Amino acid sequence: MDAAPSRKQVTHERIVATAARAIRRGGFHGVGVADIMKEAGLTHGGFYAHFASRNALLTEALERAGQEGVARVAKEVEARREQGASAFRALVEGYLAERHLSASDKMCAVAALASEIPRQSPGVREAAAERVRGLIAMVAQSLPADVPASNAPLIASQLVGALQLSRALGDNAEGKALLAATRDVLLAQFDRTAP
Amino acid sequence: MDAAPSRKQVTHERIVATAARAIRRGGFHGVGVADIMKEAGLTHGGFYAHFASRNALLTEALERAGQEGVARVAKEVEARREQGASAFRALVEGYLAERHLSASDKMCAVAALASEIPRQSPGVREAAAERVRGLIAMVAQSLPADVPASNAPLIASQLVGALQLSRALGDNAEGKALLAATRDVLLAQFDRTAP
DNA sequence: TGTACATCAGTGAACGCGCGTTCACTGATGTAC
DNA sequence: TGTACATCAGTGAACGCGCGTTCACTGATGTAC
Repeated sequence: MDAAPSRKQVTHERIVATAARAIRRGGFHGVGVADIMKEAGLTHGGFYAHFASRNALLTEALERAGQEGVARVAKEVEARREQGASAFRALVEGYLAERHLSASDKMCAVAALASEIPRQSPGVREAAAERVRGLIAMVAQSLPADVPASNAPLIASQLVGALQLSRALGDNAEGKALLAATRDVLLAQFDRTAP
Repeated sequence: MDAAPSRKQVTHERIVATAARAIRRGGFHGVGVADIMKEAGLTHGGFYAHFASRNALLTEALERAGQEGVARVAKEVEARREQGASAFRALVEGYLAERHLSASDKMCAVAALASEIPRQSPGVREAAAERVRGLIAMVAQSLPADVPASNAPLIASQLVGALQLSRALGDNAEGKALLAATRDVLLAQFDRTAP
């Protein structure tokens, strides 16, 4: 953790980072121990020197995926703010950007995994709950001044739901249309600034 | 299909109905061929006389789950309408009822499975897309007269997202609070009728 | 109506493969003197 | 600075189990005469 991470820590981090991407791409079930180790440039035998079980990795990976997703959204938001967008518009357009239809492995872990959460172990579920709270808080901070904070859970639900429904329709014209429609209506409802 | 279904058809239906519940409870990966056959009162050997593959069952099961979910929601909506609720209020309160936090195997297939859809086979994905369209249409039909139909995708997203975020938090006070908060805000936004 | 045979739905054992987990070993890194 | 030894990270083979799939067989249902 400190200035000089050991070689083992470096490897550990690489495995977790790989898994954080893998679970968003393939879901909790779509990811095998051997696959991840291979993708991290290792053999699967060493896995249990780093994690007590596959499930322990999943827990760490979800926490990591949550952090990465937040960082990524924050980056998209910032880019839009620099171009003069309001905080709220930047969040909505950043979160519901068209390219996120397919790039789920780099984006919000909640949207990528939501319906699988209730079936996971307590450790994973707690990490997921924390991520949901974080998402709602993020929305609350971005709301226009004239919108009460009580709207944050609803809007967070909408962001996650819209991304999921669009992905369910597919990375095609229909999915893109749904994404654009929800984005536009949401902005029209809460944002008075120019696009 | 006709007046006199054969014995095999009856069994087939029973397997599909069992699987339709099982996938909403355990996800696409949480359900094994042997489990379902056992739950349907059969042995797993007979499975391939009914389905070409596990995936073929999943496709049929998702279609069935979609129909059942719609029927179930419609039933809840009707009960509320009979008590004088507006169509929109009945839909929102019916869909986001507290007891749906845990009873996912009887409710909306989209909410139960959304984040797994993009990883499924084309057959399953098409069935899922049809279900998403149906959900949006259902919302559109229930909107108050003064709300434009263009709001339907947004509201459908919100319903699905709110149920998923609440379930991710868990069937506890926190999950229930999120569900209630989103429900109330959504009604306050679009429904002018008395509760 | 009854008997003989064909068809059919479902059984249960078995196969093969993938995956989580274990473990003896190896090569590299670091420490003691 | 160099050598000898201990520690440690990662390797690769193997095990055991679960699960999708196959198949020979059985008991029941239906049909022909």
